Parts: sequence; structure tokens; C-alpha cells
Amino acid sequence: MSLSPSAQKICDVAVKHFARFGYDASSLAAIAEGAGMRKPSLYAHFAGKDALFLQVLEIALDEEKVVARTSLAAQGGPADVPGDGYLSGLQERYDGSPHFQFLLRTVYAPPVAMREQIIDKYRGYESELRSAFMESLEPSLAEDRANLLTEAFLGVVDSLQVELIYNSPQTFEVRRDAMCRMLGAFAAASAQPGS
Amino acid sequence: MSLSPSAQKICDVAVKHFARFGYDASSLAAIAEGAGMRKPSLYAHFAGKDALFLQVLEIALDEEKVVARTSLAAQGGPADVPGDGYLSGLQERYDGSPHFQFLLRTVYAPPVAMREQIIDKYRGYESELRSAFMESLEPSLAEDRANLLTEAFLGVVDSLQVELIYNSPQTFEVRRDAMCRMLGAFAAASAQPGS
Amino acid sequence: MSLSPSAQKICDVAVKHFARFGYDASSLAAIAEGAGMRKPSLYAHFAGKDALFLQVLEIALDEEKVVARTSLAAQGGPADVPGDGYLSGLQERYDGSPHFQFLLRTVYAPPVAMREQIIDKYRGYESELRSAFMESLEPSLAEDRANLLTEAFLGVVDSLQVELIYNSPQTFEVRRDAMCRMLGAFAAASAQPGS
Amino acid sequence: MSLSPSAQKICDVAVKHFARFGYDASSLAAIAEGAGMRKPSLYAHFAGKDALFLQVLEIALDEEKVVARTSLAAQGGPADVPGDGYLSGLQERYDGSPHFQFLLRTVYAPPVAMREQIIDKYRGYESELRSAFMESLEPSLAEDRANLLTEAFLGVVDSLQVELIYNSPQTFEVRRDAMCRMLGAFAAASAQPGS
DNA sequence: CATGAATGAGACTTCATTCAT
DNA sequence: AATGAATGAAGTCTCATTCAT
Repeated sequence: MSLSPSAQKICDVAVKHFARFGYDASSLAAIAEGAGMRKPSLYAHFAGKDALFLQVLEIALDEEKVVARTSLAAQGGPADVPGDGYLSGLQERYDGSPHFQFLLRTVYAPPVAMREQIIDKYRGYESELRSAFMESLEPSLAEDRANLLTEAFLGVVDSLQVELIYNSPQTFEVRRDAMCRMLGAFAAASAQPGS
Repeated sequence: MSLSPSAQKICDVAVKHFARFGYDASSLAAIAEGAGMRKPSLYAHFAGKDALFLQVLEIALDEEKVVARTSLAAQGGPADVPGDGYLSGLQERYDGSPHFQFLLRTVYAPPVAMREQIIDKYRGYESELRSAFMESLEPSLAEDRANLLTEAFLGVVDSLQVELIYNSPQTFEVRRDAMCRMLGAFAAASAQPGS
Repeated sequence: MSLSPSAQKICDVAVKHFARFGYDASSLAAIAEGAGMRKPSLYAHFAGKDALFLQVLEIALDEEKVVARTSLAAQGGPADVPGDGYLSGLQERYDGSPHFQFLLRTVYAPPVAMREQIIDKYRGYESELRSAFMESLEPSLAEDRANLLTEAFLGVVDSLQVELIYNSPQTFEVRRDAMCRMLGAFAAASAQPGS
Repeated sequence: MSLSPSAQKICDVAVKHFARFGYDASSLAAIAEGAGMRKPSLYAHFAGKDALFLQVLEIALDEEKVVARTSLAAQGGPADVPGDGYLSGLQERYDGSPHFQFLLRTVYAPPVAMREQIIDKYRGYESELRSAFMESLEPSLAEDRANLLTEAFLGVVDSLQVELIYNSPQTFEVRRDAMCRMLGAFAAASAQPGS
């Protein structure tokens, strides 16, 4: 379950390469060099490039699940915008976490041979995100309302994650503001019984 | 400006390869074969892999701009959800257009050497989408309201485009429904003077 | 015998390429471009790369023969150093004549497939140089003395030509001075009957 | 500093190819085959074609420096012709040493991208040759005389080296004889105080 | 656990050349 | 006389992978 120090080091380097260049344009030679060893030494720790990639994916997903749960549970009082804690931290998280960058690139452009595998794993993460969000909602909310709101929230998340990739922090902030207002309004309306 | 038949054929094949495998995993040999010629013949039409890629990008962006303008202008009567014509056609469009698939993959995971170039070009497209949407809004809408609504609309677009990539049509429909409802509600609220 | 204007232009460009890059590293595409046409157009004027090369060689040799004859015949009065007119003009000639540069490179490093052919042709030039020099000598000089002096002169020529290739004009001048002094002394000694 | 057996083998094969065909017409495939391995294996030993070439150049220069020093120091008694030991061995050396052949071809027709680098290195060799020659001269010789004689000697060397490339051993012998006589006479005259 | 050496496969690209137009 | 298109051959180089040490 737990990785040796060398394997850890390799993963740390690999995640950055995969995040920046993608699977195909990342070379094991470069990763090995970054990890302070030669190419063949990688094979003492991983069965091959695919295995390394999947290992990194596992790590990134685990980390992201924790982050999602934590940020969504952190809401103390009643927030105007549900999930705001998560949404507001996205930019900072993206900038600081190669794992998150890796995850986004990997989901949006998976290496074709592992596509199904990757998307399946990502669905697990999304499902985690979904439950964490639902648990943060008022229990009084009707189920169909809650489902709809959750779906909208996940859409907002996707929208902002994409924004992270190809826009500047300033542009992101504008977009985030708009999306959060819309989501907040939607949540408020959902809370009212008659609508 | 206009391409020779051979160059056209090459682009047609290339866009599918780039859309499916990405830049790095697409091989000129495979593209040449698909176009019914040998590898070196490509160089009679394009300076290299990069030039071919950028040409394909240009074509895809041009096509997409037309689609965006057309779908957004098509609204006859007053729609409950602004931009609904565009949003509702997304799945069908994605399934039928390699150019659209190519565009999304390219923006979300650009080859690192052309990243800036690609994103710049994409911004031109987004800006086109933005104006087309704004022109479809009621002229009576206050400017700041219109801006906010537009920003939200673009977010919804991003959100749904991402969904196209890694989810099934069924799941997409659920998400689209949720996002459209939320957007519709936001638009309705924006139309009311006091809020 | 005489070349069409286009063929002339091609040769003019080709000689510079061959002189600078050598046969193998010169590309017909580059030569064609320099001549203001496309690659296949060259074949309307020359059977192929080899034929073009040999044509250029012919031109260069013809030109060089004239130069040799002229410089060696130009001696008005009795010079201290035989052939001095030729030797003193070498640097200037080298700098100004792509044909001369081409000739030296071609003789010292001929493309292996045409080696014999090239060297044979060059021998013709050397023989021309030889007779021109001998004719410039005092007729009173004994034949064996004249032969020896001529051989030495040709050696000096080779020595200075090499110097042109890999040394600066300053260094060349030093070398030329030394060689000319030596040759002059040798000539003076040869003129004395008893030695 | 010292090369592995495989790297040695590669250099041994490469020097012959480079000497015979020149840099551009030598193919790594042929060199690899000659060394008993496949093309990509070369890259385990050299960074690329250029690096291999420069390594071979280094080896050739080292070897040649030793030869020069040795032949020039070998003179026991007072020779009529200074440096005669070196000059007389040239033909034999040329025939037997691919490194020497390589060196001459490389200096006379360097690949244009490495021209400066190559010529610089060659100057180091020439300078070695120069000092070795000067040390072999009578210490009583005046400095300016010694310098002049040395310059003439280097010229003679150049002249004979060129002869090696494009002439037969018979022709070489004639040329060598003439040059040595001239040099010998020049040396004798230099030794006399009044001149 | 690490690596030097080797390799089959395949990448992009350039080349000289041909041919129909 | 010129050229756009096409191509077989070959170029250098990178890749992920294996194996003996």
C-alpha cells in the first residue's frame, strides 16, 4: 500500500511531468533524471509507464477526495452559496497542487489506451464530491430539489476547473463570481417550498 | 487561403487523429495513410506537424464560430433559457463534428510548445461566442446584468463541454437539464428590475 | 557549350553552396531557391546533382586556368621570386572568387563517387599551372634545374592554398612571406651554374 | 576520460568512415553496423553524431601530436634538412593511419556547423608541431631566423599533406624531394651569419 | 536497488528524383 | 521552361523496455 521513498520521489516528479506535458509527451528518461536515477531503475519500482501513470492517478484521486470532503465539510454557519468553501479555494489549490493539475489534464485528455480505466476512477471521485456536497445541504431540503442542486453544483465545479486551465486568475475570479451568484440564487429558490 | 483537395483530405484525416489521440500520440504516418499517400507527401502541403496542427485548429475555430453565431441567432420567440439553442445542440454537435472534439481536447490539453498560441486563438472564439450571446439578449436588460448573465452562460457552456468529454449522453442530459434550469432562473431574475 | 541564362544562374548559386557546404551538405532545394525556381526545374537544365556539380567544376577549372596563365605571364621585369604575381594575388582571389573556394574544397574533399573524375580534371589544371610557370622562367635555366624549381613552386602553391582555407589573412601573409623568401632563395641558387 | 571498449570500437569504425566519406556522407547506420551493433546503441555512448565526430577529432589530434613530437625529436645527428624525420614518414603514416587521413579531410573541409571549433582545435596541433620543430633547431640560430625557418617548415608540411590527398606515392616522392631540397638549402643559408 | 548496454519500433524530417501538366 | 505533387530511401534521433551485472 505504502510506497518506498524512491517510489515516492518518482511519483512526485512524474506527476509534474504528466501534468505539464501529458502522458505521451512525458519521457521516462526525464522523470528518472528528475528523481535522481537512470531510466531502467524505474522498473524496479513500477511495471512500466502505464503502471506509474495509474499509480500517480491513484495518489492524485486520493488527495483530491480528501480535499473535497474537507472543504465541503468546513462550512460552519449557513452559507449563501452552497459549496462555496470548495469553489473559492480552487484557484489557490490549482496553483499549489501538481496532483490537481494532473487530474484535470488527465480527465480531459486521457491517453486513449487507458481512457475507460481513467474515467471510471474519476467517476469515483466525482461521486465522492457529490455525496460530500449533499451532506452539506440542509436536511430539510426535498430530495429532488437536493439532487437538482447537486447536479448544478457539479456543473459549476466543472466550469470553474476548465477555467483554471486556460485563463488567468483575474478572468477566473470574474467567472467564479458569476457562477457563485447564479448557484446561490438557485439554492435560495430551491429552499423555498413553493416554486 | 483555400486548400488544395489533397491538403483538405489531409486535414480531414488529421483532425480525427488529433481529436482522438492528441497531438503527441498522433503519427504523421497514420495520417498520411488515412489520406491515401505516403509520409513525405505531407510535406508538399504542410511545413511540418506543427503547421498541420495549427491549420486544423484554424479550420476548427472557423467552423465553430459559425456554429456558435448560427445557433445563438436562431432563437425566434422569447426563450425561457437564453442560449438554449446552442446548449441543446451540444451533444449532437459533439458526436457529429470531429472539429469540435478536436477543439475541446486541444484547449484542455494543448501541446506545451504551442500552448500560448493555441489559447490565444481560442480566446478569439470565446469572444465571438460572448458577443453572439449578448446580441441575443433583450436590449432592455441593464448592462451590468447582461454582463453577469453572459459570464454565467459561458460558464455553463464550459461546464457542458467538459461533460461531453467524459460522460455518457444520458448523464449529459441530466447535467444539461440542471444547468439550463439554473441559467433560466438566473436570467428571469435578472430581467426583474428590483433584485 | 554555352549555358542558358537560367543554367548560368543555377551554376552561380550552386558554386557558392558547394564551396561552403560541400557536395553532400548542399541541397538542390536550397540551390533552386537561390536561383529563383523550384527544385524540379533544375532537371530541365541538368541531368542531376552530379551533372550540376561537374558542370560547376568545369567552369571553375576554366576560370582558374585563365587566372593562372594571366598572373604568371604578367611578370614584366625579372622578379626575385618566380611566380610571385600569382602567389601574391592568392588571398585576394580566394576572397573574391567562389569558384576558387569551390575548387580547393572539391579537390581536398571530393565526393567519393566522383573522386577519380575530379582529381583527373584537377590534374589538367595543375599541368596548366606547371607549363605557365615554366614558360615564365629564364630560358637559360638548365632543364633539370627548371623542373626542380617548378616542383618546388607547385608545392608552395599548395601550401599557400591550404593556408587560405583555415587561417586568417594575417597568418596567411606571414606564411606567404616565408614561402616566397625560401622560393626566391632557391631560384637564385638554381640560376647559378655551379651548385 | 578513457573510453569503454564499445565506445573505442565505435570510434575506430567512425574515423574510417569520416576519413573516407566526410562528415555528411557518413551515416550512423553504417558506423553502427561496422561496430557490430544497432543504430540506437550508439546513443548509449555518444550524445549524437556531432559528439562522436568531435570525440574522434580529439583522438586523432592527440595521436598526431605524439607522432609529431616523436618524429621531430628523433633526429640524432645534425640533419641536412630540418624536420626530415617527420617529412619522410608522411606517406607511410598517411597510408597506415585513418586518424591522419581523417584529420586532413576534416581540416580542409570541415562540416560548416563545427568549423570554428574544429579549426581552433587544429591550431593547437599546429602549435605543437611548431614548438617541436623549433626545439629541434640548433640553439645557436638567431631567433628571427628560427622563426622564418619554422614558418617555411610548416608550409612545407602543409604542401606535402595536400599532396598526400590527391596524388600517387610516386608523385608525392618527387614533390617531397623538391620541397626538402628547398628547405634544406634555406636552412643552410639561415645558419650562415651573413646573408 | 541500481545501472550500463543494447535494441526494436517508430518518431519527424530531408533528399534527389520522377511525372503529368 | 517550369512546377505541384508524389515518393522511395535514408537521415538523425527518442522511446519504452529488457537483461546481465
